[in-house]
Amino acid sequence: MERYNFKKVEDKWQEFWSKNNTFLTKIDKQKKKFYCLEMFPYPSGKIHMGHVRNYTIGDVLSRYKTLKGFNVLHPMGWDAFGMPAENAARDNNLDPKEWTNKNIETMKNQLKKLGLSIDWSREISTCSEEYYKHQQIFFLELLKKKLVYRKENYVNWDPVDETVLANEQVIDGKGWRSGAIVERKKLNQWFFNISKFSQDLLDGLESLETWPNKVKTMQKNWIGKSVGCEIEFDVKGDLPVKKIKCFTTRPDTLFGFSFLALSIDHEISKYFLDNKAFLKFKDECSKTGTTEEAIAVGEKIGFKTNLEAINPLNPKQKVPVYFANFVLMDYGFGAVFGCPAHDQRDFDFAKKYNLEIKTVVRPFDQDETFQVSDEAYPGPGILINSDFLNGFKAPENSVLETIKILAERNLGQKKINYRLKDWGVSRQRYWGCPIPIAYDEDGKAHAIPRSMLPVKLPDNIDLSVKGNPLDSQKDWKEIIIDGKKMTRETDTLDTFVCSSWYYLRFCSPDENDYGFKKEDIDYWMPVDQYIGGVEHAILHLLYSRFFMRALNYEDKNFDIQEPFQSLFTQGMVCHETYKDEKNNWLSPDEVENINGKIVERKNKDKIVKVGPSESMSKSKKNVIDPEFIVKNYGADAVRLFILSDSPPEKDVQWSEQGMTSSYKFIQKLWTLHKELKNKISKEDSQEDGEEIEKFTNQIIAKITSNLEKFNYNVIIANMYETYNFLTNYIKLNKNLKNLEKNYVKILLCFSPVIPHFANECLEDIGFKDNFKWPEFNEALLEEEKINIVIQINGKKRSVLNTNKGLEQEDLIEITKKDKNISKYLDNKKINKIIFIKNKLVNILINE
RNA sequence: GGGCGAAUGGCGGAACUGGUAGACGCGUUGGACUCAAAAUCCAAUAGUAGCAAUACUGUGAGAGUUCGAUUCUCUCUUUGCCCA
Repeated sequence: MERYNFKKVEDKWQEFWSKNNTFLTKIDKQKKKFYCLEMFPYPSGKIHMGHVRNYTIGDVLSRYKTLKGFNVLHPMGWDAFGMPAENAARDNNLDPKEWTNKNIETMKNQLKKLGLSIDWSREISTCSEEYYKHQQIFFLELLKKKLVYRKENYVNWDPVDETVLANEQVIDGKGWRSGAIVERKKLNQWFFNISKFSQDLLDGLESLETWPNKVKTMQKNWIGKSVGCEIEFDVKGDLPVKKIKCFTTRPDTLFGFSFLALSIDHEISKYFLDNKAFLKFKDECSKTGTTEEAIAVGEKIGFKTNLEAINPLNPKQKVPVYFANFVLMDYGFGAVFGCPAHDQRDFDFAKKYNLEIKTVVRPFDQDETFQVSDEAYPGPGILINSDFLNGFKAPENSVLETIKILAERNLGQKKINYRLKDWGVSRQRYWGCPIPIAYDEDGKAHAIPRSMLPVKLPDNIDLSVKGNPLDSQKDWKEIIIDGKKMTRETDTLDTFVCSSWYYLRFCSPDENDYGFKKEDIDYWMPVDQYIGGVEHAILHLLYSRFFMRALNYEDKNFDIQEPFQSLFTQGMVCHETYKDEKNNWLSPDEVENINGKIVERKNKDKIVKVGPSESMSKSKKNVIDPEFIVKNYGADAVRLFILSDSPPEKDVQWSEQGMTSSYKFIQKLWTLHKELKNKISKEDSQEDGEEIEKFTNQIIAKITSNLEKFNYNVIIANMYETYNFLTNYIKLNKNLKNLEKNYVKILLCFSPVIPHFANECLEDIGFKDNFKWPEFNEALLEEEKINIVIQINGKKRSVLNTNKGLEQEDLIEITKKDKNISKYLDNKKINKIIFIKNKLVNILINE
């Protein structure tokens, strides 16, 4: 028997699809559209198993929807700007563009080998001028709409490399490359005014019914709406400052007020700029990181001013005013009132500077003598020691009551605050989209005129310089606009900007004058199914949602506002980790399993320490190279395995055995196919083929419903079930009527998962195209003979195989004759019978 | 510390709307083929007792609702992710 030659078959079909432009998509208003999008990859060099999983899931869906008769858009592109290219280029003395394009070529070939149904004519790459020129136009449009602005902001500064670091490049407060202690530094940067849309982005979540709740919650928390109060404190002291404005979510704890803390960037700091002690303190503050976590963990320090703030609810009380490192200018007004008893940061601060700690909330299970001692009590309870506020339930009643009182007395007012900050998009990097701005001699920013766009990235750049390489490109930097000498903006845009609108570009990849065409957007958008990793649950998705709103702001570019109708987040691909005796990581091909013992392949006496299964990563060496796997087992087998072992939204364990068994399964299917083909030619119309009709109908129903619900692992089980059925069926039956007709349907059901194999088999029995997803007959799903569960006192005692539709009396008759049941019923009184038609009988008796 | 999820055989995992727990795969065991091995095929496989029919136990722990709970409610334990 000829073995299944996956190499030959897969090459053949990939070539067929490519030659026939099978996956080319055009607008067709007669058909319903389906836009299936997977998060596009960063061209790091090679695809990894995570890509294989992500794109297999999307491909199964696309192929299914196509068979269902939808006009499917399934594009692919490259998130091609970003730091790795710049680093790799610098380390190996290469050009980032060449490095990136080479990687794209490699990865594209690898993806093609997976047999993905992608319309490659729509391929885009964010680092191409064709793409980023539109982005520059968007930037200027947003600038015009005042959704882009420039302001000073803190960055993580590496003083050795003289460069700005992203948060993830700061490890334990040190630069990832230089190891230098990272400082806070102020730079002028461009911002997108995403916070303007806070409420809208929050409201929009409601309409995203098919997004995972987890993701919606994460976005909700990230936006962080809080209802609080704006309070103006009267201030006394030797400075011309009369009032300081604060935002607080807990105005009800005002009677526990013991200090007022300001950000070092608060406007009052201008009076201290010649105060040496203050400058030293400011310097000290710059050593704490900028993240919320760094601030929470770091030591709280303060600088005392001579000012005193007056408690608006208790004018006799005066408290000191400090500058403090844990107050951020971004939050509220850069000023908070300190209530040490009920906020841990305030508590730490008060302990350090010996400030009063007055308890004003008691937990429900404590009495009025309750005192905060070792740590703050931020929880709910009853207000105490708070004069006219005593007895209110905190926080739900007390907060609103306090706001009401403050408002009546004109001391404060209700205010809604969002945690979401504006999106800083400036990156001090070469390999990104240039910001189309130039500065005149006074430092005033000007948009580069449309006629001078795009601003192209200069080639042949020296990446070995410290800081931003664009900064040292004099001939590029200097520019004349309307006869005036200007200097270009040398920062480039955050790569998240590129990925915030790529889904729009896929709709109009060839449109030259603008980023997209309204007609295309109106037809294709929104994305019907977006698939990707949960790690992008917050930023990428939020930025994309913002970008749609920003493009639509003031002018109406399209009628929708949410880009991704439905979202699916797939789990990671994991593998066991291995370490040798010196705790060095070992890769899976460096170890061997000998009779259950894991040893080093090179030195079989050495036992390998097996660690937990973790997401595949180069640093832990637990990666499996998809290219190698595809070469050895074929794309269909890999697709089958990557879907088989776990539900797609959960992590999956890579296993060699699992992979092999998927490979074997395809071989077995091929053997079965040859036998079936043989039988089909001898089909005997005299026989009846009811059994196979029924089975096929059931399995189509199962696979269809599992496809709709993303239960892809169960589909694989359904495929095995089908195999088992067919094997037995042809072994036991000579009844071969209807065999071909049903086998074709079965192959079509298999085709989204193992497309090369299915097409080969279909062709082999004479079917080449015009495929449609097989329908199933709802009526045929109903069995005439069914199993009815018989319970005695709720315990299963027997199962009766009977005709459908029997009523209670008939069933009881049959039941009483059943040996298993009758022994329970002898001499017992039946108290009650629970009867559910076609399902179960539960007889309740006295024990 | 807060938010959200998860927990089912030796393992990965099925189970419609509360109604036969363990589909399907892996592994293991036994058998066939073979000089032998691999591959392949067949059979068994939650635990306990039993030759068997069957009985009892069993979906992280404990309670509750119900004729009936893997499924619903509460408390707890462990664990994962996100935010801090």
